[in-house]
Amino acid sequence: MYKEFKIAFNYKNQKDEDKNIILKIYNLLLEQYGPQGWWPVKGKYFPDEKNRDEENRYEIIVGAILTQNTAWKNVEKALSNLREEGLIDPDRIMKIDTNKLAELIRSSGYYNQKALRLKEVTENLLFYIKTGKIPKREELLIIRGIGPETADSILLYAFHYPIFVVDAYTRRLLIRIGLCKFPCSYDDAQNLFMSNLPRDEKLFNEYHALIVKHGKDLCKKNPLCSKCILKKKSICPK
DNA sequence: ATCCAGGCGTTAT
DNA sequence: ATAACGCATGGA
Repeated sequence: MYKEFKIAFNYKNQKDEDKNIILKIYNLLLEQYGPQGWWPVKGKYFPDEKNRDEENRYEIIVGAILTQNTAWKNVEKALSNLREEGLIDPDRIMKIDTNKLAELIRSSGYYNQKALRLKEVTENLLFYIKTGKIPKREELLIIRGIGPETADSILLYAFHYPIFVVDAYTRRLLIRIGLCKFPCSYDDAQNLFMSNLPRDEKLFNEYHALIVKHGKDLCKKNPLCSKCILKKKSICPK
């Protein structure tokens, strides 16, 4: 099942694969939820094929900023407003009045901050957005508005660079399973995945998306453990 | 009404 | 180093 998501694995036999708990969790989540199809770019407004990659890339970066500590549903509304105004375009974002921009992205929360940061990020990444050249992680981290999760999201989803994205769901999951002890720093969590998995962009993409799905549906603050496949397979002790 | 969502930066201990 | 706080909307 889902063979196309497993091609990166290089194990000679099932036994070796079973010893890798990180990989086991991935396969179980994939089995339970199916492929998630991230990043969910909605735009179909490309004037010509040449700009398609650039616009996709930029929409993902904008989404990564807007979704910080905010439900994706609220971000979609904001993105659709930007689309209607033809603002999934770095040059045009730089020109629009910040207050006007803030109003368009209101539904995504923290809209004054995010309008400001959207412009700063866009300005600083203009070259990378346009060329598709991959920025360095450290270079992203010094931009105001980009922390570790957003940096890695941009690298993975906008630039297809194989780095594992960690979020609140990921840490909560690792702590509950007992693979990482509280508070489970960003780097600790990231290392756990990256040292136990082949460095494969498609795998990291799907795995993070599956963890988010799992965190939303079952492994919530108040978890629904009775329905959880990780509990059933005795991977999670809760 | 209260709580939470695909965090981050600043300021206080 | 780590904790607490502000930023803010919309859905459950």
